[in-house]
Amino acid sequence: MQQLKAIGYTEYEAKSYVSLVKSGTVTAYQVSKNSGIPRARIYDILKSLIEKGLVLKEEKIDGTVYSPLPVDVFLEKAQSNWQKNYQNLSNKLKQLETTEESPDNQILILKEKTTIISYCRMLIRKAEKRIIISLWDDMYEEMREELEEVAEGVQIQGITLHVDHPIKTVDLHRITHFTEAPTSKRWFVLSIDAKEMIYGSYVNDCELAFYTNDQVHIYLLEDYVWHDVLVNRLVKRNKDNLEQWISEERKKFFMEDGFVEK
Amino acid sequence: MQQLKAIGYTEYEAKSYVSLVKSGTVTAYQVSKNSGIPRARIYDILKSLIEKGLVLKEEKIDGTVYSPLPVDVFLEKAQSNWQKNYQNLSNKLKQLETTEESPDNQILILKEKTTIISYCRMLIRKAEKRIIISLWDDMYEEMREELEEVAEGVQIQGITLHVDHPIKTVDLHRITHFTEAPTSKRWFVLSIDAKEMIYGSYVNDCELAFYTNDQVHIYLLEDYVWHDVLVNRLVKRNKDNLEQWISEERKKFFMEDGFVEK
DNA sequence: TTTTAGTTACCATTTTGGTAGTCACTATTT
DNA sequence: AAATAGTGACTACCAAAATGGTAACTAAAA
Repeated sequence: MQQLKAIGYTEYEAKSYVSLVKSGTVTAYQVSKNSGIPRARIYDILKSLIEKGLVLKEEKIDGTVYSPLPVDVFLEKAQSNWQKNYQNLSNKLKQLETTEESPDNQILILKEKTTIISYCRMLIRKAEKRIIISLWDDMYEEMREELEEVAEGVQIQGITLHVDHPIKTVDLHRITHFTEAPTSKRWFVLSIDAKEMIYGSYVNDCELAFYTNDQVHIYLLEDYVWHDVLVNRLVKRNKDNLEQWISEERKKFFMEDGFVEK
Repeated sequence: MQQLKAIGYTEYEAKSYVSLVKSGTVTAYQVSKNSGIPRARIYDILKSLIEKGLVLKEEKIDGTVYSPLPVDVFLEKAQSNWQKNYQNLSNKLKQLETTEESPDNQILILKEKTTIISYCRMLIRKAEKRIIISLWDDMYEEMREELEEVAEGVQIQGITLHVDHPIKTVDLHRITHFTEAPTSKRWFVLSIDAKEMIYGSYVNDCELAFYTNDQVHIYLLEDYVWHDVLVNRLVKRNKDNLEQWISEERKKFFMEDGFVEK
């Protein structure tokens, strides 16, 4: 039971509790049998679980039996523990944090899927004017909520792949042999107000991304997304007098004029 | 930083991250100095934090510097991790739980403060008719929310000590030399529909309590609370023809007649 | 020459998972 | 009736892994 280990219990403790939840009130011997924990260890493990309040002991005339803390009680306990701990942590860390101005031209390496996603979500919430994205479906779903939340006050431009109902203002990538190849490398780009940006390889792969506030990087990658959008629109359009049309489209995309803040 | 250890980081990891949050972007050497972690260990620790996405590495021409993941991003990450894990756990455990009828005449031993409190909260939420309590202030505060929530549909009787604004239907214990003595032993009682009950020594002490569904225990302890209430009311009243008055009061307290369910 | 920066190679302790073997009592098979 | 298998309870270890902690060495910069 991986989830129980994640909240601080050992493998044996997790197995014991789960076994007890399955079986109800039984003897220690039975717990050992059901859970596969060596008989010799079951008593000290149950003891530690009793100390932690996860298991209830009942001494009867004909021996001792153990019951699991009811699941709903356990969940309530776990939740309120977490809440307290989180509140504490939050307060302390926020007090400590020195709000130094982050220097320009930074490129930070982000690792670990949940870190990358959390960072993206924070940035989206911070956006004030324009967000440019290039996202595949699973990544989009991870930040759908945040995007839809800010969509009213912020222009969201860009392209999505395989996403079912993205924000109306973004383009949908046409299906090509390239986008369908399972081996093709997937990248994503998320640019916030042309000031900050996260881009990287795709979450399911090696879980690596970069944060930057460097203007050159931002320009290049925004343009990269723009070209992707452009080609896509061209294919759809397929007409003449492309040149002027492209420049108009580009202006509209980047909102280089006529954009009025709400 | 105890809170960080509680969510799975080691002491060194916690110290490193906290130090980085305090100092902002610095070299590994500085982290070691600020946090008190031996220089010889700081590199592998930062490495592990980078893998976990808590620390960002930046390699510059004149050396490598490390930044903490911004506190708000970290908190969002921690929260969403917890949420996922909790959801999983909740589903799995609820599926496993066999809803065997708990036998009568149980007396279970509850240990650990948060376990006791969580159990009390669950019982209060389950109450349908009548709750009888005998609670000191700190314990009352732990379950104030739950009590006030069910107060409309459920009769709440009993006595509280030192509680500021308890439910109107409960009595306030008079201040005596006994209630004020810091050494006096504190007990609490919580009886739900005269079917289930938790009673025990007080949370700040040895953190031991008992759950029972045994009718005898419940009768005895409910009566014990009743006597406490009664004596209290007597002192306030201090009149004659007490006998009849007591029996009337008792009836009202236990709602032995005339109680209509809502 | 002290401070900063980076690295290798250990070691001790604690936690955790896992084994062996003992004792007593009960139920069942031979 | 004796032998056997299963249940229930407990002591004493042991090995591996994780974690905290030390010594010492290099090399540049201040």
